[in-house]
Amino acid sequence: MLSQSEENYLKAIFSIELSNAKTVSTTLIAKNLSTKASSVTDMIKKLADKNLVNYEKYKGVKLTSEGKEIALNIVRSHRIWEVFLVDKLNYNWDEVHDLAEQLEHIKSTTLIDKLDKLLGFPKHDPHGDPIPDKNGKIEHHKDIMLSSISIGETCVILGIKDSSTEFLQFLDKHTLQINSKITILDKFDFDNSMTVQFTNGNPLILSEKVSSNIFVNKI
Amino acid sequence: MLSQSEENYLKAIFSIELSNAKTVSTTLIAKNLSTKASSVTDMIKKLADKNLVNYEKYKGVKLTSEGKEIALNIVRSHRIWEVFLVDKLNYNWDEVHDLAEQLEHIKSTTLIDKLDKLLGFPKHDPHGDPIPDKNGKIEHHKDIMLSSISIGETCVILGIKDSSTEFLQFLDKHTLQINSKITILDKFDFDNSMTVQFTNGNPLILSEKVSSNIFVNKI
DNA sequence: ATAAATTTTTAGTCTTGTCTAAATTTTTGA
DNA sequence: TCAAAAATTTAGACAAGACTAAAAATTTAT
Repeated sequence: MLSQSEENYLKAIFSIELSNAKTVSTTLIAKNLSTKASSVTDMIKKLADKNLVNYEKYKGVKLTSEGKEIALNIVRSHRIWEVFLVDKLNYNWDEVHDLAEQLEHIKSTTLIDKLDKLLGFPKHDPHGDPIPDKNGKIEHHKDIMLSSISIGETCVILGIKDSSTEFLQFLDKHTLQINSKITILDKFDFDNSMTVQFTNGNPLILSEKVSSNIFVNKI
Repeated sequence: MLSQSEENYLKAIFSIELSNAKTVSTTLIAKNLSTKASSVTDMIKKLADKNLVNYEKYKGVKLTSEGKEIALNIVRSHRIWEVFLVDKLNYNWDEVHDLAEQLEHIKSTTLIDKLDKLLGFPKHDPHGDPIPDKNGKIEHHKDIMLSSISIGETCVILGIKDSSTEFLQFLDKHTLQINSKITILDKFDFDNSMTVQFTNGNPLILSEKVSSNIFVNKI
């Protein structure tokens, strides 16, 4: 049975691997977990002993298939809990991260599948991130950002890259949600901002920082 | 913010206080938590420093009002989670204890009240134990045991004293549930067993061990 | 009432996960 | 290429929570 701390390390390594960093270094892991590189080194040795990561001194770290499976299960747990909190308990999408961060570590072989069923087998969490299935299969974003859409085109919001509370609240303020339909009215080379029109609203000016953090699908 | 361990100690002390033991000794706490008396002494000092218990060396321990409030909140959390697991996730009542034992420690100021609402503000957990309200008010069992009911009388199961998996499974096997109506057909002085009749079933012989672990209300 | 038994506390150790500071290795750039 | 900078690891320390063994206090029983 893994400790919460060990699980958090696996999750961090997993997310760094996904972000296409060349190597998963102790520094990157330390940054991700707000801890120190020396602490990371210690923990990595333990995970390597348990065959959850491959580790060679000074060369960074890589999840073994076993480690990846565990990481995917934690991600699945986290995202299913987030759906529960939003759909069943009426939390706002900007309030659920920290709670899910705790709930994801609850140990049970049946709980998550039962929750999954209760929720109707959701495919995405409230931020649009895909939920791995029982076997760890996970759909990958096509990585089209709103910032790359051309004037005149229309698209639909699939998800967001930066799930910080601040960004989520910004989106809320302007009633931008998953599945919102957006048409690009204009783009400005000056600051790479864009004017967009979305359902039942006034035109909105979005900065590059915003538009490059929103995943979309052209329609 | 209290650790899980600290919370478990408060819960254990609370439950011993309720069981009308004269004094809450380190040995009793150790037994309750499957740990050693010396570990209990250490922890009690910490809780006393935090003003959650009153402690005098060799004299046992007593929850302060602050400690009691926290203990009641944990009990509330535990029992509400149990209702959730049974009502929403279709767990059996003999499967939920260990999971609730984990879930009760999730830290949130809003979660339990939202769950409570989702569940329709239940008054009892799946074993018939009363759920404290937001203010820590808790209904107390009237402590009438099935074993004290006389021949010919009818009563209804309110709850059970011993919530061990074994006992719950025994009750399940014989379809004895909360709210089951029971009529006492006969009692035997020899071993204090009784024959009972309950809804849609054959007469059943219950040992004293069983009948003295079932809370009932006469009707 | 007092010796024996029991309970409780203390002292010292261990494990987990963290940290700082120092040492070592790798990378960078002149 | 090789010295400086950056990254990584090692060594030693600490806090939390637990344990064992021994000491001290309390309770029990003669």
